Amino acid sequence: MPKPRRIRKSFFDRSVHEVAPDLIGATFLFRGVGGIIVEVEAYHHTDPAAHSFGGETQRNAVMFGPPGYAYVYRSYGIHWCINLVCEAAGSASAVLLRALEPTEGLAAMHRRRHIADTRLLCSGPGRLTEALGITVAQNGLAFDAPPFELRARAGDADIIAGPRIGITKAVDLPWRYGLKGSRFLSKPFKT
DNA sequence: TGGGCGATTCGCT
DNA sequence: GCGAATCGCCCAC
Repeated sequence: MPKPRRIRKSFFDRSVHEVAPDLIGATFLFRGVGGIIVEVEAYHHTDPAAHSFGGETQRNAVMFGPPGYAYVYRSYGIHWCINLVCEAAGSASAVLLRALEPTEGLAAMHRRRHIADTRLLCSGPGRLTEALGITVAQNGLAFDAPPFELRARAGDADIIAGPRIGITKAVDLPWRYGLKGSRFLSKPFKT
């Protein structure tokens, strides 16, 4: 098993369609709490479902900045969702973190989520941010430095793709990526 | 296993 | 004012 190495900013210097599947199996921690990324979605600036599609606004400004930073937004007035900005400054593309397999800081996550079932701790974008304690306060922070920690996948991973979830535009694009067979996906992939 | 619904805030038209 | 990159809970099958 190769030694996992830290992900640096240059990792995000590529198309979301390369970065997104490469993040599956990587380890994502916030203040030492988190786990293995098992599900993400790619959003591209030419994509009607992307927040950046309609141009830069105050809310999505981080998406238009350099890659390797966190774009956090409020979803449905209730949840926080976290994205990793990709490609180059101005390209306004990002990867949405949708699910983790919890491995670090289980007690803290259970406390924040008030549930006993570990499988449901981080299996969804809103659940994940609640378990880790991520809010808009982290909007614009870099991923290659504390309080974040990102470690690359150590070996190979069996990755599957499918349509994204919870959107109404460009619903057929297969830009959702997941770790095949994981129990921690927000929803199963159709085979 | 899957669909319907209410909660609740904010950006944008 | 509208609708959203969601969740949890209920119900039917």
